[in-house]
Amino acid sequence: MPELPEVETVRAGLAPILSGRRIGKVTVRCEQLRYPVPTELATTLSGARIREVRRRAKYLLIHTNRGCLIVHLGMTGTLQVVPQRRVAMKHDHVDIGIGQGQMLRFRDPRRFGAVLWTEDEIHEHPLIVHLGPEPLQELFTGEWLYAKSRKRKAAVKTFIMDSKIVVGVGNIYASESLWRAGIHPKRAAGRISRARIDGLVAQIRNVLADAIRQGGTTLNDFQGADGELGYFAQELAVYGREGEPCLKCGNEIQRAVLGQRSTFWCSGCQG
DNA sequence: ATGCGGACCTGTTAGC
DNA sequence: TGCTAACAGGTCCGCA
Repeated sequence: MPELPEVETVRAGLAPILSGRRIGKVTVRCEQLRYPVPTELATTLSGARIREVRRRAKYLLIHTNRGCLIVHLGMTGTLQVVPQRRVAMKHDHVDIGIGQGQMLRFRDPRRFGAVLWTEDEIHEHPLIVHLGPEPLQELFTGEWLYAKSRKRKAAVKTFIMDSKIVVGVGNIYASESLWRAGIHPKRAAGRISRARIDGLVAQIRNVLADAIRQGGTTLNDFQGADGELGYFAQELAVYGREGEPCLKCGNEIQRAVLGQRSTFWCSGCQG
């Protein structure tokens, strides 16, 4: 589920619930995630007080008075507030009691996600320290993307999915933003004009902001049983539309595999 | 430094 | 209906 907009929606939904809660019983059923869940997590976390829930790239950062819980949803992860008594299903890997008869439950069938812990400054964490700018913040500018792209031969779609360049542009929104900007996904990043790079930055921003707005409405009951409900309801212009007409020019949407990922574009308006 | 392919996992869907 | 193959929203690592 998680591209950046959904991670942000999850963060926004969890923040008001979790803030100020004291962590109770912690159960780790499966520690074999993307990285091993720290063995001492249950002991360390239990009794801590949650301060705030933040996000960096697609990492959810649950700050407490003892350190920071880092959660990544990978491809199939969910993080939901559920009743403490709810029976654990297959793939419910970590439960974190939060009082008031509730717990925070991490579920991830494919186990590409991660649950980690740090007591150091979060921005110095090895998974975070080398990340590029947030796409919705001011550091992500045409100037930055243009400078980074010069002399790069990589396809622009691969380039904008590189987390050292900009974070949070996943496979769906990479295709979508390039369609909005009218740029062919296979175009060498270094050969795109400054004006078009500016346009691309604007469209990456727009598509993510639009999706967050939609996620906010379609996922606002994500704490309930149907946490995944509605994600696909949003309008995607090219992703998953191979062979269908372009919404702008009517030409056929194309599909190819680029960097091992499905890539979609319009044969008419993306050069 | 850059760019590419492989790796990590399981579930769902398409096709024979 | 049943088996198999292809595919899935992420991202780190190692090699050329």
